[in-house]
Amino acid sequence: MNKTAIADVLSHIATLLELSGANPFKIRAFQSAARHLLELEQTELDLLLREQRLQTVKGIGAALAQQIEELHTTGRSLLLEQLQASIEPGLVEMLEVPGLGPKKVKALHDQLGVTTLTALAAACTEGRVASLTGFGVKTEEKILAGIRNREAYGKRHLWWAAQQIAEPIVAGLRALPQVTQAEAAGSLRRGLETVGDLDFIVAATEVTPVVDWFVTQPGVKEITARGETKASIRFESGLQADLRLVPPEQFAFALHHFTGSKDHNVQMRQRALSLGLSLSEWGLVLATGEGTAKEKASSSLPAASESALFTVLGLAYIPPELREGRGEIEAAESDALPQLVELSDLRGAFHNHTTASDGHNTLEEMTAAADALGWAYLGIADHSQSSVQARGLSEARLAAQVEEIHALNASERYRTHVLSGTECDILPDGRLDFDDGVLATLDYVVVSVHSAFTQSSADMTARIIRAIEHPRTTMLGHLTGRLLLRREAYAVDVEKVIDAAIAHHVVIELNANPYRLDLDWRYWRKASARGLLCAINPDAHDTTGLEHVAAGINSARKGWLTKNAVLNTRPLAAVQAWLAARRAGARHAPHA
DNA sequence: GCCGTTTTCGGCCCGACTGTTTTCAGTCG
Repeated sequence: MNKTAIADVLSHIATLLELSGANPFKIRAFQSAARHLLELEQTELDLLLREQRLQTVKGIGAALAQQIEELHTTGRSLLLEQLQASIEPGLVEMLEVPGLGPKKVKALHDQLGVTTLTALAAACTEGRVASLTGFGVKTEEKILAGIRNREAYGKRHLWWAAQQIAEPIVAGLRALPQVTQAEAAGSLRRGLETVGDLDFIVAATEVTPVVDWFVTQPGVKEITARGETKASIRFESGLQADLRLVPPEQFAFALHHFTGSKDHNVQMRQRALSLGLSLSEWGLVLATGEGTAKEKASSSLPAASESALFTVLGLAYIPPELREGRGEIEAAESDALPQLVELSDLRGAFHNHTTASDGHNTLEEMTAAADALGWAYLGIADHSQSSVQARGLSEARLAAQVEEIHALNASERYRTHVLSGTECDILPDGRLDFDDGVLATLDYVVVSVHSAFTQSSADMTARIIRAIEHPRTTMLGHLTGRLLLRREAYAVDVEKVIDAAIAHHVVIELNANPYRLDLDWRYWRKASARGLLCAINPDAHDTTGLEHVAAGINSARKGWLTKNAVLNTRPLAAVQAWLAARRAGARHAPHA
């Protein structure tokens, strides 16, 4: 089993342990082991297993090391099989219903014999649930609604879509006279590719008018909680949003806490403790004091901003995108945080489409839009002939497009210089979809997989590496082919592909389409440190699609990328020189 | 189950909110 499969099993064991009423800390141990496992590279895990050093990983002790080894070598887990034998599978599904936790599920199972969601819905309809101790009519209704809306309530949302909803809410909150500060927190603020729910942190002089405004936003389907410091709503789409109200002096602490991530917060609290301090969403106090965290908060050290909070803990300011518990605190301590790339650093992008293939705007419309964004260059990379479904260009149509691009550039109608490229299919055997002579007429060549997704990992990896080795290849498009929330990545050994790209000075794209964000940010830090060059490409199919580079910037920042690590932060002349060097066959193209 | 210069046992975040209760358990984040 690979690390992802093992982590899945550990998480599943944690869930089953919950249902069996196990020690909550034991459950947490399995959950955290799964998380820590995912943060390792597969090669690292293999090495640790070979050298029997698994226990050096934080959160993995003797028992979990044994568990992981068992899964790795046999693909099975005795513990999992024992748990599965004693727990009805339907109970796991019941846990996903909002309001139902392990205790309530166990009560429903033990007292009503309910083992499936269907049976649970029936029991609710018949009023058998409301008669149980600890349950009532409202709980019964809530369970029924939860089952009915299970799909909508459970799903995650694209960062891009969530941001569209959150932005006007933050603006609206800030405009309220009672509000002094307002910010969206959570995974949205961290720029994660998908978002589970929205969190708004607000400092206000008065509570009621703010809550009233919040719960009457357009699209609100129900108010799921409403108290003195917190309100929760659910939108028609199933997306949930939480509002948290705090006094101004607590704002920085609450914002930091609810921005997370969980792992980052755990490490921050550990750091505070090592300095004799206790950090919570309420404040930062001496660790020795008596009383609850909230009582102690009145004696909190002040922090007017998150920056101040980090300063008190002896850390440089950590941008939200880096707060994933992946080494950012150590880096902040030694002042070794990267100067992250910013949206304003981008000078253009390489992978965009026009009506010549499957885009919705013409070459000229796309160029005008890039000009409006202030881009120095716009790369056009329409599909190649094999992508029939996307009206891929024949060699003749590509030649005509190149002429059209030259003419447009010569006209000087736009400040944006258009670069001529192609998104050339990587054929199933790894050959490219155009002859070398055709590719030689272009400024650059993006190569991408659009067919035969079901190849084995070995075949797909060899196929992509063959394309990378082609002397005309400039960059690799959407490496894994994943579509977030829609389609899994095809099987491919990402690390081998990265190795090949570095060896052949091929750029790997960070496809900024909100559904793709491919290559995933989790790979970039190490890959970039080893010399991989990134291009943030919107893969725009219309003029508004160019703006998706903002989502790509999020992922690049999460991947610790600096301006230097991203090709399209360079000015036009530098990019042209870089591309010319590649075309000249210089295998040692100028690197950052 | 994990962890440790507060160290091999005892803690592991804990407060808000709901819905059920009649003082609190369960869920959630």
